[in-house]
Amino acid sequence: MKISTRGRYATRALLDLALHQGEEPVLLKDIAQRQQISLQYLEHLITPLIARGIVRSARGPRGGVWLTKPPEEIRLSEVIQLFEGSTAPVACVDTPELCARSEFCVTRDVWSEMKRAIDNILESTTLQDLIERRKRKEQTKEAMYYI
Amino acid sequence: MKISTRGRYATRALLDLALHQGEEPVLLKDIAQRQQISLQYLEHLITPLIARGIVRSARGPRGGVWLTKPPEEIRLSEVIQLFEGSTAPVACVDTPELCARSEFCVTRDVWSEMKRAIDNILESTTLQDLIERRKRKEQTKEAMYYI
DNA sequence: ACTTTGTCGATTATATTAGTCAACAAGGAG
DNA sequence: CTCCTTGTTGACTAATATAATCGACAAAGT
Repeated sequence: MKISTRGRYATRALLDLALHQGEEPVLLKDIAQRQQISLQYLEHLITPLIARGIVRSARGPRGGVWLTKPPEEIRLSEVIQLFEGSTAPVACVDTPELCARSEFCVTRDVWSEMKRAIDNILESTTLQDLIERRKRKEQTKEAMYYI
Repeated sequence: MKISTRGRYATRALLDLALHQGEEPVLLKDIAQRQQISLQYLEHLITPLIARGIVRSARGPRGGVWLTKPPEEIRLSEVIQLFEGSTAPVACVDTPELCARSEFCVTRDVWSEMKRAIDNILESTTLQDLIERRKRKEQTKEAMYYI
């Protein structure tokens, strides 16, 4: 039941991008450094995000990457789907034909419930939500210095 | 986000065992055949179940396996934990020390939510629940022949 | 031209998982 | 007491997926 490094890194990279967006594009190098992901690995994560239209990029000096839409329109479900494929814990959840038993298989029902629960969370969480939670945590952190 | 074959087969094998329990122990051979799992593979799934005390076994003629407790006391969470380990999608959910960021990491919060949602389902589902769902489906199946 | 920055395909290393083989242990039946 | 049945165990192999790096390339600005 693990989520792959790709999916986790991509999510973190996107959040980092969202947090550091401004007038200028953000350098992959900087994201890589802040998130402690090797630049070369990060490059391979950016490509699908560009293909999917979540991110755009420019080469050369003053190049970099940026989000194509506001963070509140980027759901985690979209990101995870892109890097992990379906969240179904078992293939037969998406493709019942794979197994002759599926119509009356009750374990399959449980795996389906799991998928639904996971998707629910991912669909209802946007990059903007993460940004806000992050800010809230930072305030707590600062407040703690006064104690 | 896949669940391994071990976990799925073990769940199915247990359900099969629960469904075919009677006076006599159930033969691994029979479970293997009904569930279309190779006997040799199933043997390796039974061992942890015995070690965990969910199943008991006897060798020789009239040997076989049986459940040590009633199906309503066997939660899927116990089974999945046994074969898959934690349902945490990322290790830092269980072991925050793994990552210096974890205290203020908001993506980690999402993975934690996922774990909670998954565990919720697995903890609230027992073998007995599966048996009942199964019966209900079989009735539907039979009813459909009359239409 | 030269430097910066992103793009892409190939390759390697490693780990995990699924699955099989083969030798063994214990218990019942004749 | 020997044979057959059934479960037990560990070693091994094969396949697959994943993480990660290398190196050549393309485009854009100065």
